[in-house]
Amino acid sequence: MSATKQGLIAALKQCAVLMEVSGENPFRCRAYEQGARVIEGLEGEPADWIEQGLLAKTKGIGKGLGEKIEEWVESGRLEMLEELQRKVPAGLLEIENIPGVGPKKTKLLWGEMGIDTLEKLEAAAGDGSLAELPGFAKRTAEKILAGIEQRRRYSERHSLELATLAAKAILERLRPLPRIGRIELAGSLRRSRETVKDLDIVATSTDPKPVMRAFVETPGVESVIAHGETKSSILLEGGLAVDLRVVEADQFAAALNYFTGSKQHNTALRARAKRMGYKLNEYGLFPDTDKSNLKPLPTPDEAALYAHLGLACIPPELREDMGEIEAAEQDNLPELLTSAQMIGVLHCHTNYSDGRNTLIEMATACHEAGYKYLGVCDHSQTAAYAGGLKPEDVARQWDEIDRLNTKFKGFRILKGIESDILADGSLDYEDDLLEGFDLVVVSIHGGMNMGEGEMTDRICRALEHPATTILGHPTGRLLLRREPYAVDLERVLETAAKHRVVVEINANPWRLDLDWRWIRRARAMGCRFAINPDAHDTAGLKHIPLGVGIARKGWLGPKDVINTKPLNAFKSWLDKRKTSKRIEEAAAHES
DNA sequence: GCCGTTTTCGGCCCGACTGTTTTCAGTCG
Repeated sequence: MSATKQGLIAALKQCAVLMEVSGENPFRCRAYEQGARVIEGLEGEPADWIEQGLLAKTKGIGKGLGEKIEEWVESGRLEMLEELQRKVPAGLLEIENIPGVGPKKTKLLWGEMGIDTLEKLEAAAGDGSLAELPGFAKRTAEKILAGIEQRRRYSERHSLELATLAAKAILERLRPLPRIGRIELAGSLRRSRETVKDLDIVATSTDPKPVMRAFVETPGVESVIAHGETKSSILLEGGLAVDLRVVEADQFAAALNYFTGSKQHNTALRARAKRMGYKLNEYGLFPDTDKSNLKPLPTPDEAALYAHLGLACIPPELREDMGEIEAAEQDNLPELLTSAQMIGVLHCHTNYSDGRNTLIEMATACHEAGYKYLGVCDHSQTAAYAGGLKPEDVARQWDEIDRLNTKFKGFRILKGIESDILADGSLDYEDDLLEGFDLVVVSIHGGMNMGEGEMTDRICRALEHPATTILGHPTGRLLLRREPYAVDLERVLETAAKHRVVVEINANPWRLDLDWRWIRRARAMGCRFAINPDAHDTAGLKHIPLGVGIARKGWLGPKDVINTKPLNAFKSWLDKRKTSKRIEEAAAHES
């Protein structure tokens, strides 16, 4: 992602928050927020949009935002943002971020008491002086102190590793309760977002009180944020918040839909409902036109709800207001990949390099989980920190693979490697050795601080190598821990498509890389994908469904993903690919 | 600031919970 577009998005988002805090018209703030989101989904660079006259046709970008974008392209600055920054102290953004404190309270704290940093707020909440403000009493001060403490201790979002485990535990605790009917996970986890802020659970019960009590008494609860008849919230140790909503049985589909979101999808859905003469909320779809008739339309499930709105049922992963409603309207939703369609496991490590299990343990685990092949891809020799394989280790591993393959029935181990992409873009072994692998994943593991141009050249050169099969974790990000390295993904994906290099969707919950927002774009460019666990032990195989979720979020079907191929088809696909690469190479040499 | 086959002005999703209040504003999702 280029700095220009990203910078613009960040600038607009910051405008929105600063305007909110300074008491600007909330709808104007929202327009900025919305505008930032809209351009996030636009392809190419801001300069191109202007040149192509794209902005005038883009919903959500009007005259005002269009001018801001032009200003950004021409000068790289936004006068308005700089003015807001002069006017509004940076600390107010942190204050506004504290749970229970919104723009109004922030403005009051600043205007009445001159509080513009977390430290000042903490002091005022501690010594009781906050009580002078209207609407601020003892509980508010306590909540603020707890909120500051929590923000210090925990980051805002959580990995899917933690979130999926917590969700499973809570559902298993509540599901067997006597008066509970249906209970489902909603929220961003149901939509397969790559990280989550909190968990949302929706249930039906004829007697919500004991359900709520069991919920707030869940083991591992650090505090109870709210405890009501229909809604309760808890904070788990580790900082993950969980909301539970209990609704009537006939409200379940509407509530599940509402709490699954996304917010943007909901907003669009409600606007559509309104246009059709309905009112949509978490309790149902109501015929708004007749005020005396308040019975909701029957919605036994989400499909029925969407059907009333003239839409095919939209899978949760697609509900991001990124074209799914239009597709559902035209009955043009994609046929999405499922976990059951994953047949082969690629890119796994063993104790030949930095994995924790042996080759046979990894292969057995794959076999027992129902997969038909394992492409083992240990680290290459330069990755000394990870015990990368010297050529003699490769030979040793190949021997073992050959031996094991005579013993498995209906399962095969393929000879792969995860080759470091060296600083100059070359791969980590001599070509003769590389030729011998069934598949070669190429990845960046060091030298991540290169400039964007150099890094992009480096990766593209590796993609041009005839032995390269798959580009591993294309941006190198570690979610919530490390930003992606600087790289022009557009050019990388173009190069991958041109050389028929498969793009990895790394299923490790800290990576989930390629990012789902890029997947549709990459597919349109002609890329194909592999969903790989990058497992370093047998437990890591459980991450494959997370990668499938990300692929679904990127609108991918089984045909887009190479490891949905049965073993023989996959083998012949690899062989054909190798042969044609050889022919291409020979032709290139001759000319 | 955006938008329009009811509209170029006047809307902009909507409801629960909390804390502070005697009827509601702010926050959150």
